[in-house]
Amino acid sequence: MSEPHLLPLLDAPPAERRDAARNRELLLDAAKSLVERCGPRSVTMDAVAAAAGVGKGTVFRRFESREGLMAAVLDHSETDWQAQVMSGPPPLGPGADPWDRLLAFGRSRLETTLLHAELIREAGRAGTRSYAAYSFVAMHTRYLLGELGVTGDLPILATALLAPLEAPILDQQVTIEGFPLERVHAGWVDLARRIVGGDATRAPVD
Amino acid sequence: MSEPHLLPLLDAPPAERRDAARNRELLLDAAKSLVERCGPRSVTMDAVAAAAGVGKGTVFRRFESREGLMAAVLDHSETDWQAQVMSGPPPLGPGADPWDRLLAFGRSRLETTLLHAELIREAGRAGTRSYAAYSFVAMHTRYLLGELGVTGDLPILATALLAPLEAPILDQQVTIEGFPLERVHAGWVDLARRIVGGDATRAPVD
DNA sequence: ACGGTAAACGGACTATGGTCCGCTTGGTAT
DNA sequence: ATACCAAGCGGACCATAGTCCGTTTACCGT
Repeated sequence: MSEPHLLPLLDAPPAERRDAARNRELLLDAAKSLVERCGPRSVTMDAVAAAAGVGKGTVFRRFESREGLMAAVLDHSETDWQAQVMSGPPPLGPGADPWDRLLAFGRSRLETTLLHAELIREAGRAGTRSYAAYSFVAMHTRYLLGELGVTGDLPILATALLAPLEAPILDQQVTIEGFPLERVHAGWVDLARRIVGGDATRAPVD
Repeated sequence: MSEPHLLPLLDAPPAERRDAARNRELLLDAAKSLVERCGPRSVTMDAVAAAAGVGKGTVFRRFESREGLMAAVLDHSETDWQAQVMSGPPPLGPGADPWDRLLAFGRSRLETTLLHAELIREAGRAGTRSYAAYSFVAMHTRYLLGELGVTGDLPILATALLAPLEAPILDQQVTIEGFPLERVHAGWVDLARRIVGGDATRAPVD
């Protein structure tokens, strides 16, 4: 009649065996290291497995697919960015007024996305959209728009404001069409102004 | 001292041999047929080659890669859409006022993108951005914004207006987040209104 | 400690995209 | 008509993502 006496209080994920967790860590480290050493494009699953000292099957069991692995690496390196937004110094972090925070947010997002462009591409669908970071970004944008008094369908408006900062669109503008970064950034600020509405852009700064 | 006496007036692409052109046609037909019969996801290059009755190497020589082939199929089915915009009946085609044309354009684009979603995905980078149709879409949008008297950096603003209609963003909203189509569409119209500016949205309809 | 079981493991195996190279052929000049 | 040759061709070959299954191992209950 006794029951398992440890953690499975929330039972959905039946917890991960210790060796499994260790291998996940080894693999993530190996992948990160290989990615920054050779670029995401040329990292193969066999190489990651070998570098981590595990079998290939293990890589796929832990991360589903190559895209999944890349998404995991990506997620990892976005985590501290999230921390900066949540609790770092203004204007990106809390403390500044919403308009300034929005501007800092857009700028930072632009740079981060370009920095990780290749990795995002390699992560495919998982990288662009469903990687855990996205919901955070969307949520924060909705919040800021709300603070700025924007009315309307905020989830949709937030998506519209974020869309031009997504990797493929940015890639098109910067790499293919060759627009200078500053021009793209200025365009985004203009978009934000139009979405937020003329009045809200003049927050009482002084 | 004699010179080639036929077409190479514009010499950049030295023209395509007749058998090459025939094979391109055979391959494109085979690919189109397989795509609509089995879905783009499960079409393999070997299958296309076999169906067209040519060797595999030929497929790659004509279309570079799988993505290239998919992009070609996509392009093909977008061509008549372009014709509708250029010379079809209003409000999508010429004749209606720019605001109504913009609305019709957005709506039509939304539907077309969703219709071809899988194909666009399979076409990868080529499908989302560099496939020939994109520059047409961007150009038309710039034109309409200009007609509506929008001022600012039109190429960038056009990109911003089109971005939420791109396949990955749409996919996210409709498939993953589960927003109803009409809500996404309404959101886009709202975005267009904000970008164009309040005054221009009230075109003298009656 | 011991034994049972479900999870995890590894690496051989398969499927498929993409390359290579020796052979063939359409087009052109003579 | 003939000769020449660049372009085109086919299919064997390679690299890599992803699957499968017999074996090993961490964890739990006794």
